[in-house]
Amino acid sequence: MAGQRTRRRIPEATVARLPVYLRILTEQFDDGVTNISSEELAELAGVNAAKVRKDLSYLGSYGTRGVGYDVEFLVYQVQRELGLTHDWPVVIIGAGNLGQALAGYGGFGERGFPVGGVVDVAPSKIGTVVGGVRVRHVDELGQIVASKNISIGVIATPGPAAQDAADALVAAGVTSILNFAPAVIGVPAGISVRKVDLAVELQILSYYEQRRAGGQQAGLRAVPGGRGRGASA
Amino acid sequence: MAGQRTRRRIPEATVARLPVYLRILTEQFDDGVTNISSEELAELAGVNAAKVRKDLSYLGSYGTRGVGYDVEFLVYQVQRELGLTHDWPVVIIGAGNLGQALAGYGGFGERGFPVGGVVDVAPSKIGTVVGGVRVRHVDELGQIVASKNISIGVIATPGPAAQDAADALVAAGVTSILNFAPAVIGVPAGISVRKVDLAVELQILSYYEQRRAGGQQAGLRAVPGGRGRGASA
DNA sequence: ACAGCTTTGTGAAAGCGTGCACGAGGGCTC
DNA sequence: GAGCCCTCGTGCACGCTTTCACAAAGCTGT
Repeated sequence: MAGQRTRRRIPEATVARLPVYLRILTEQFDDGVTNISSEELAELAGVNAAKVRKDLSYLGSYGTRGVGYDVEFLVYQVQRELGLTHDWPVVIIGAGNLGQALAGYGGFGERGFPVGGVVDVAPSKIGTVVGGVRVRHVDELGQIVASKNISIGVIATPGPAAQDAADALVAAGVTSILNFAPAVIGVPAGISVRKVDLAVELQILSYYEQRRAGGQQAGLRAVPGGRGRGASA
Repeated sequence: MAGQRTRRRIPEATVARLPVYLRILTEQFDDGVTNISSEELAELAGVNAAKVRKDLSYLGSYGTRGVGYDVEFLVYQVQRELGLTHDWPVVIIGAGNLGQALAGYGGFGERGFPVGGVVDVAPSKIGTVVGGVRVRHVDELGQIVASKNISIGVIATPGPAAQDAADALVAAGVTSILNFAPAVIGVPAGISVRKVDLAVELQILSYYEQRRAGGQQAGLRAVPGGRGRGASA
């Protein structure tokens, strides 16, 4: 309990990479690895070693020069920084194809984000069970959020319903939203929103595909999320 | 057939926004809107108007000063630039929870990315039908890719199998990969990879949640993918 | 105890992306 | 047909991110 209060402001780009480091570190720990260098971690994460060191330096000076980082200790520090020392139950709004898939996908609960509720507007959906949770009406959202102390909402509605869903989540007291609907949503200041759009991702790939096929100049470098080389090999 | 050959190099950040503009423009067109200004488009996309103009300027000078952009024409131009003038069939590798959800999710085909095949390694999965497509063995990947002229592969395997899946896709001739598995994959240079990781997104939200709750200083600005205000209101 | 090897932590520079501000250019009105 | 108004297109400056390069620091072996 030393200087853990003086939180530096961690750059957004770094925050986005910490979960990746965390997963790799956890895997390494499970494999019995006790120590790791920035070089090794960088290799596994597909990034530059200097970037790893700078990213980790925002958490504090937890490495040992000449040696590397203690895996277990670093796992704990990253988890603490990301707020993963306790579960964050989520509520899913929209019980259609996507909502059912998300609720049924085990990955949520395993990683500390159990599905605390699923709501929909359609009477035909209410009462059905998806992912082990009974679907309830969206009017009960406020009560669900309050009783389970939920702060994260997941929008899995069709695009046109996304704004209404967002408004309902905000009204219910949710302060972070993960939006899977193909629509831009507006929220009051102070609410965090992240967006995942499958069609957008595919269209971005399409751009680079098309350019490769149609462009005279070869220049097929500069791949979006691409890594030169990753693990394996 | 004027100067459409001299392709400028479009910045990655712009490429990532073009699909968003495209969706909005298409919606507007369907609503009977024939003309739109950068200001209006920016409002709907939740971005700065200057950014919209700069983004669109990479496609060419397709606006009319004092008036705005012709919606229909712009839709066509953006589609052409993104390579969306024809369908891009995709092959999904992994027929588990996630793969089934993706194959069953109608959003793919609707937006020009029909599911051209689903493969898996597990004998129990082979032969089952998901999303209207019969699951085949991963050994048939090369044949599927070749016969349907597929260049985009979607990885929907568990994390540990992701690298094998990527290798199989590359060997089969796929040149773009959308990776849903929670793992960093390595690919040869020239292959495009994009990654969607639900857990990572939630953990990023967790960071900002936790900081809001634990931090003394209020500073609850600087939200990751957040917009100050969007549509509505 | 000291020399040498290794790896961290970080200053400084280069590269990108964003947003302002304004000139250029086209339509509309009278 | 001339002037006004509106909106695009873009030069420029700023801030964030990445990368390089190196000094600081710890471990090991003699």
